[in-house]
Amino acid sequence: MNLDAATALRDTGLRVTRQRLAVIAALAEQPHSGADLVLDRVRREIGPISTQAVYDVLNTLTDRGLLRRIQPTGSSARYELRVGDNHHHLVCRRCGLVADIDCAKGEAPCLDAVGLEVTSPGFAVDEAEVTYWGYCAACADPNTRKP
Amino acid sequence: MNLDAATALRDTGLRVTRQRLAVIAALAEQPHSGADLVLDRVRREIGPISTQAVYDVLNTLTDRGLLRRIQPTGSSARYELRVGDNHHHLVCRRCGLVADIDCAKGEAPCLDAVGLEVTSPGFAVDEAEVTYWGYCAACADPNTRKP
DNA sequence: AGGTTTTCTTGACTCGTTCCAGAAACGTTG
DNA sequence: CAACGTTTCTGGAACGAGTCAAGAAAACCT
Repeated sequence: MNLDAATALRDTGLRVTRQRLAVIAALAEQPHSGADLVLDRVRREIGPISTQAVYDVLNTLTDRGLLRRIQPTGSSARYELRVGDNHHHLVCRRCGLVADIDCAKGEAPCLDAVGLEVTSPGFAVDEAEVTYWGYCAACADPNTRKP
Repeated sequence: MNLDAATALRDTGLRVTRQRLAVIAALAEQPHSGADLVLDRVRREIGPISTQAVYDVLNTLTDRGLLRRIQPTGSSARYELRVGDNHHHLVCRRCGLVADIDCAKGEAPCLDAVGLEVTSPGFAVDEAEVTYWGYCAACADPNTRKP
């Protein structure tokens, strides 16, 4: 796993550092983590690291396409290892839980941007992001609820 | 327009205040405004108002379903008058411009949540949000670019 | 190894948003 | 229409996420 991450970094023209590997490892273990959670895990793994280092890594890797950033309304940014597939997200309105969901239509469905040119001439669309909102099992059930 | 807004407020069990009407008016004039822009417009319309009042109004109206909040990654929250239709958003990666776009599929297309139960048992989905990412005409053209 | 460039640390700082307590405005009821 | 109970607004402080800047440290290239 570490080897893969290292070569992925190198392929992207980035240097391989313990910090970056640790961030990637953290996200591999716990996808959809926010920056704070990543920070915790990384510290547990490689000891002291600055907040900025983690933010920098997250931003850099996101820019280079190794990570994907998702930011559901109301919660802070979450990250996940980009697998290049076409999956979307299921977000709980109450607890903020994020779950992956395969694209219902199979192949990049919502990119059928019919009428785009009409509505907004010149707008060059390169990605469609779909977020399903609702309540997870725990939050839907009044008995299981945790604040 | 003001009458409609007033009755809408009353129907929702909310009191009718100048501040709320002004916020609604501001969003009618300029959809997809952020809190700061709304604040500006409201002040121009009814004079001094506190930041909190506007935030409170935005939050309350959003909770009651009179407004819709959208929060594209990287920019602050935007609001729009809920029209109850099924439209989505086109967001410029560079300047943050938000444009409306009618749903390509016509009727609540992305709610075909095939396989939801399998992936996340018990997850009760009630809305699908689609965001198209790309570059607006101005930002796509190197000559027109503004920072 | 030696030099360069990238990356990490430290700490201050901005920005969007919320919290709090008290004052004011709204709608209702006598 | 006056008095009351709620809801809403004011003002100021506070918070969290994220960014900026300058120097130290580490990684790659030769």
